[in-house]
Amino acid sequence: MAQKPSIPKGTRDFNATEVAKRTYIVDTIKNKFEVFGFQPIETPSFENSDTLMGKYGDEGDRLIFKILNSGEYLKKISDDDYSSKSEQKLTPRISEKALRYDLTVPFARYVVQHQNEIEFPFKRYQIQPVWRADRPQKGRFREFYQCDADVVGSTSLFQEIEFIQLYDAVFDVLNLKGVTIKINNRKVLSGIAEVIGAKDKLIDFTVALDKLDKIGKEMVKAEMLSKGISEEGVAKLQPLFELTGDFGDQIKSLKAILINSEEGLKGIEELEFINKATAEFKLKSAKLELDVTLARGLNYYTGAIFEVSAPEGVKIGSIAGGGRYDDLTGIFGLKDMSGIGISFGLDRIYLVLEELGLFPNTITAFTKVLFINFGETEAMACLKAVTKLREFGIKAELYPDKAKMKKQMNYANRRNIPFVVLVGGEELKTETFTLKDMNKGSQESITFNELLEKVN
RNA sequence: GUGGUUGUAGCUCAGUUGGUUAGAGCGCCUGAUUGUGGUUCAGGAGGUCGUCGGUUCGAGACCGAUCUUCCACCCCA
Repeated sequence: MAQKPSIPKGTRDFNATEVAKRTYIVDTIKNKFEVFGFQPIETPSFENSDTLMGKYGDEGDRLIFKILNSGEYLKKISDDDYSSKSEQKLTPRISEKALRYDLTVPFARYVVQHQNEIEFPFKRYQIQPVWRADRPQKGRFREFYQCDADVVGSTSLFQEIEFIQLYDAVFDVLNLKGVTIKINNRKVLSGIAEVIGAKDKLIDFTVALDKLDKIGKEMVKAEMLSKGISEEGVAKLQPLFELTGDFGDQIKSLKAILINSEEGLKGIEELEFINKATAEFKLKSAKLELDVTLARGLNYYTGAIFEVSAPEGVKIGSIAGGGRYDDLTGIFGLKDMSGIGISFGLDRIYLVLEELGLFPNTITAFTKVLFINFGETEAMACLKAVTKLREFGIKAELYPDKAKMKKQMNYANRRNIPFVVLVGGEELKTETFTLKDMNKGSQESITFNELLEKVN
């Protein structure tokens, strides 16, 4: 035990079954991305630190894995810096590279760097691991995959509508019914903050509001007050806590609250348009829901904000997210380039499908037929048949050693191989194959063509 | 980063106020059955009790540190 090797906290090994299941999800997402017209790109797993640092807020900077410089990096440090014991001073001197924290910022960097080779609007998708020095919990890892699709260079609201359809299409194919696509709009939040006289406290205001369903309205109010939002302001929020009804009803109430905020009304208008269009196209199995408390990723979202939550009863935060960011590339010097993107959380979708038993059995079916090894002559004949079966794309293998029958049968049984073929002296003579169906326990003597048909 | 929690055989877990040689079920290996697995029966192997250090005549049990697990906060896929 003690000497056994291990892997770092928050990382995982994947066995064959797990890989098959993950591939199934990724392939589904990838297929839909391509059907919707997105093109794949990949970026390095690590970037220059200054590309990443400062893009995710202080909290984000803390969670970025830094890579130590190579060589005699300590010798270059002044004694002052060295003895300061200040991470802020020291870190940039000993680490100039960092593991990517998400796929959006590297994508923004990519767009700016390759702006002259790209046709806009540029639709790209990217499926790669990201790393966060977070403390792991269920569904939270330090290495995990994001599956992102983004469009830059178009402000059209049709993108929002298409992304809603894309979410719906992916979860429909995965047979994950009843997911809720929550939508909100930064402009609405900003408008509300304006109305209650807390425009400068937008982030504090939204972070508190975001916790509404978790800690209740009294706690939310208390948190807002503690962040310096006035009593009158908080009082004005009362109708917000009592929003009821469907999308349209909530829009009506919000309009009343936001009557004096130009920005807020703009946000409402956008939400109305998206809702109307989505209703017209009809979603296959997802529900679109307005959620004014939704406030994730506010560091860069400027318009629509999306979050997809698992069907009711599955306790695992969000399984996908996204939103519009009007000026993401601005930080890298390319102005007026609006973008919108969504991200699927592969690892969380996996946990949800697992919990609901939604993985098809077929995806974990590996070897279809195993040939028992009776010795060199028999094995040679078997290998010939195996080779032919493989030419037909059938997953077939020969047990490599002349082991005891029991051992070979056991091997097939444990690996869930559905068919076993026995070729001994008798079969060699008559050029037949004894095919055993491991599920039924029955067996029959057949020709190669019959074998091919049975196991195909 | 803050607070809490977990770690004993491959797996799931017992193990009394600190006391000889640490247990069970399942799994695994061998045989009954040398051309038949998943059922049955008989036998067998496997643990420096997460790691390091401390207290004690004596530690799986107590203390400290560290790693790991899970949870809450923060934040988030």
